[in-house]
Amino acid sequence: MAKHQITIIDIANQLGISKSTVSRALTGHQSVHQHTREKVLALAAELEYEKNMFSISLIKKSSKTLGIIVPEFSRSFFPQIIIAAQKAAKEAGYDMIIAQSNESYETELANTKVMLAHRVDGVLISMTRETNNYDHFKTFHRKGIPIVFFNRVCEEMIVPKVVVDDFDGAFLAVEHLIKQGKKRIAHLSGPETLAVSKKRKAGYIKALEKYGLPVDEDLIIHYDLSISKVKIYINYFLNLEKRPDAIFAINDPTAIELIQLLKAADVKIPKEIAVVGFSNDFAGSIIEPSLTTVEQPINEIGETAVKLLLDQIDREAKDWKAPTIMLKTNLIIRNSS
Amino acid sequence: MAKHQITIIDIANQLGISKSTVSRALTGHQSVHQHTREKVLALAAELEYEKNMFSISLIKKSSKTLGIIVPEFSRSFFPQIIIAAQKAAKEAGYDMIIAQSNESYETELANTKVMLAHRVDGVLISMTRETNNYDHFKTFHRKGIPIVFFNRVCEEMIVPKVVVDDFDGAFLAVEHLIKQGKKRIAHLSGPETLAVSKKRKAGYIKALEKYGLPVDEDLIIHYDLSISKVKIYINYFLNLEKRPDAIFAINDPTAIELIQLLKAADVKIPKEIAVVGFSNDFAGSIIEPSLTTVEQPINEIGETAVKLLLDQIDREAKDWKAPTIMLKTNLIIRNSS
DNA sequence: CTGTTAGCGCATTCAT
DNA sequence: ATGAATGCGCTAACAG
Repeated sequence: MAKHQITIIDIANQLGISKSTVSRALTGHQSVHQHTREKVLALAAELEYEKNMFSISLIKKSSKTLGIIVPEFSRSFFPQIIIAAQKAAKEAGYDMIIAQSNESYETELANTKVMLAHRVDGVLISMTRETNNYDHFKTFHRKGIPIVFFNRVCEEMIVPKVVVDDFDGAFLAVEHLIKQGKKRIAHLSGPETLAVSKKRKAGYIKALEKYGLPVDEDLIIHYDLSISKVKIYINYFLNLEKRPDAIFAINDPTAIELIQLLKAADVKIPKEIAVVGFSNDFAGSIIEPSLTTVEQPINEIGETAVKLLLDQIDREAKDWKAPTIMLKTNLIIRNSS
Repeated sequence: MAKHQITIIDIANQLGISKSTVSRALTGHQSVHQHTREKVLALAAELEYEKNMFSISLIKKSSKTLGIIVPEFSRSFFPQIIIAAQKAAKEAGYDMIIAQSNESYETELANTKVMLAHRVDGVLISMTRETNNYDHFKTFHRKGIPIVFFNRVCEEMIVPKVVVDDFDGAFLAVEHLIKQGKKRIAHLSGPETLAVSKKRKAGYIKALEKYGLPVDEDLIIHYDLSISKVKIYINYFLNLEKRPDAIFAINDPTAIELIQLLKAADVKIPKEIAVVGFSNDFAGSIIEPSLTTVEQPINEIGETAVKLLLDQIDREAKDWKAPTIMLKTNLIIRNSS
């Protein structure tokens, strides 16, 4: 249905001047008579003129928009990161296109197409838990579109990344459990393909070793992060001959599910089994007992990622840098430990 | 930095044919020799050609993208609606630009500019709690860009809307409290400007009246939905000469905050004071006691809103329809009542 | 300071 | 079945 949209030609005609002058007045060019400029601006406002970014993007070969692809955004901290990133982008004059992959590789693939079609100037990416083929990301690289990974990063690609110190965060969490007197600390980890899984697991092991506790492979479980499967593993833990006395979960959704299942099984938290999560989701402060967790600097992640992306966009292809920024975490001790 | 992006001219040159033919082959035109088409498609794939939607949008005067503006999306059901809407849009061949207003009128205003600049073919809108000037929405109308309101709708504009039956949902919630034997049911409502506030309050009053309970203005509080202020009102309720024995909250975030504050004040829920919310947020199932609430058909809201929007886009401006679709709610009884 | 011209990438009309 | 020419709305290089 869409009506005729006002163009600079409409303004030029009504004012009896050329469209070039209108264009210059609108873009704030120097060489335009004050009087002319005012008339143009006034009429543009009156007609509710809005520039057509398609033609501008076509000329400039830059859309002044960034893309962000997150694995999901209904229950996690990703919305917060998006908000922070969007704010930072806007301050630099960029809009942002948001896409969520629903933890599906296929959807992630489709999302990269959307970014390509919209000719974004750069993309922020956090992978799905399924992703282990990276061709679609490399396409960006081949086309000279900078990307920055955050949180769920692709280890094998040499591009800028923003992560939190997963190793250290996990270490502190487990050290805390040990200092609470826990001796058999289990770890419910994520897919071995995800870097965060490896890093957090390494921190977990390091803490055990530092305090002379045995690393018992029976107490380390990897799962695909489908919350509904947590039940399987909690049953496994509870049926072990020697039950664990604490569980360090890969993330808060997992930890929250653990707490609910332990309560349902009448296991006392933290007395019989303590629980610690990772990421400080809102629900962790709500649940009872409240969840001890490792807090990530959400806003800083979003801001830093955008900053790295803009750096790449402004830089010549020759002198690309691929720094990995590691942000500090912070242990929040609550009642589950 | 962006490299040269592949265009149909690159393909045409490499194949020694005209760009028109390439264009036709790519768009699946009839009149292209099978042999030619195959060669074009093969080379396009090899070069990772991606069509430039800017030039297409420029010609077609349609961006094949929809916009969605939500008041916030970190702790509510809006992310779910967005996901549902995005899915429905995609099935119809539309991409979607997401914007969140952070409950700020100013940001909402800026978001409408973004939509205008991106020349979206239509916009889904849920207003901020602050919005009481609607000029920015009317701009869409003036430009012939269809809009559909959902959840937080603008009552004074005659456009399609998708809402839930707030009146009925509130009525059922309060009726439930009454049947639990509650006699002094308070209502912590939202801003009087929001339609949902009015509707839910009306349902609340209707239920009281139906069961012959007095409507006590002292027990009805309007607040601006800033969660931090809930504390003020709970203190007010607790210090009343005759305390309420139940509170019906305008939404789940409010109800969840209420539960936490009541627990902190050592008030027994639901025995001394029962609590009921509205919207069935995830945290309501986590908190203890779990929250009785009114569930909204989230996916259906998103899908219906997109459907109404596409209807308007396909229709001639002459025969616009402005239906208000009212979806049914469902009372979920848990332990807080 | 302002008008004219060209061209961004593509779909489309008109030729052939 | 294919090529050439035109134009979407705008900016920028070139004239004046």
